[in-house]
Amino acid sequence: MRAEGVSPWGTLVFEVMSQQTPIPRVQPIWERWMRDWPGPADLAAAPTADVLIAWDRLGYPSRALRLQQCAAAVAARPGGRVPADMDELMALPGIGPYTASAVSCFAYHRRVAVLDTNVRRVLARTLDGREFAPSSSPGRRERSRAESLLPDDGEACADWNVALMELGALVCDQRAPRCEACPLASECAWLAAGRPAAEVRPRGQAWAGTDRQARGRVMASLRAAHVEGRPLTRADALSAATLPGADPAQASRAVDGLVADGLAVADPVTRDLGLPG
DNA sequence: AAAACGGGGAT
DNA sequence: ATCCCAGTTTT
Repeated sequence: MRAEGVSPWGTLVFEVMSQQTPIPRVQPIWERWMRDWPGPADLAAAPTADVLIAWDRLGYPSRALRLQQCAAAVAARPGGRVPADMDELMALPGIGPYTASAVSCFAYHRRVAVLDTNVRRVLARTLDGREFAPSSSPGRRERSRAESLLPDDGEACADWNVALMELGALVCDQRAPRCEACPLASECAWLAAGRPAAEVRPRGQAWAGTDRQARGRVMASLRAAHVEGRPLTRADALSAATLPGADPAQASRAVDGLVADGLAVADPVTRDLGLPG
């Protein structure tokens, strides 16, 4: 979390959860998570099934798996402490450039730019006069420019990064920017240019009918079966994975994929499915 | 460079 | 009923 009194590990957990999920949905899960598993060693020692159930529907259950792997990696470090350096952070499972920079800055007040999609959009609009950042991930140019804007003091950097992230999330909205409420309106190149629309709109992912939806249905059944203390038969798993009007091969692909990803385990004899121990 | 990977909320 | 959102890993 980006607040006082939160441990570096708590910050890391919060930022991992926030990777694809809005803060309001993350907050209650994070509170309970940190109560149950305050430190990396606690999470590393927990049954993976409990971790996946606590993760609930935050999205992409493989991220919960990696977070537990990350906990083990951190617990194995000297003092069991979260590293402060970008390179050491990025070497941890599930930690990429975004989370590494967020932890480095928010937990350790390192002078690092935190470039999430909201910040990239704010900079693209105010400085480049473009509606969106170039669609790919931030490159050298973007990062060095963002760094050149940072305050000198590390603590001020944390405030700066949080401010830009919030501005992008709440005011400089992707679809409906509230320029009338924007503190940067008078200096914004995009607003000055009349808010020109980008040639290519970023295309969202399809959801209905995808393998991801089928996998999500199976995960929901696995969680329910686990809390009821029963296994899930393969037939029931396939049934859960069968979407209306879908390719018949999709269900088995979804179930087998979950097993391959370590999100489900299959009994070698009965083929019953369960969450990993 | 591109695809795979959930699930909810706004419109 | 549609559209939209995000960072990490794998291919």
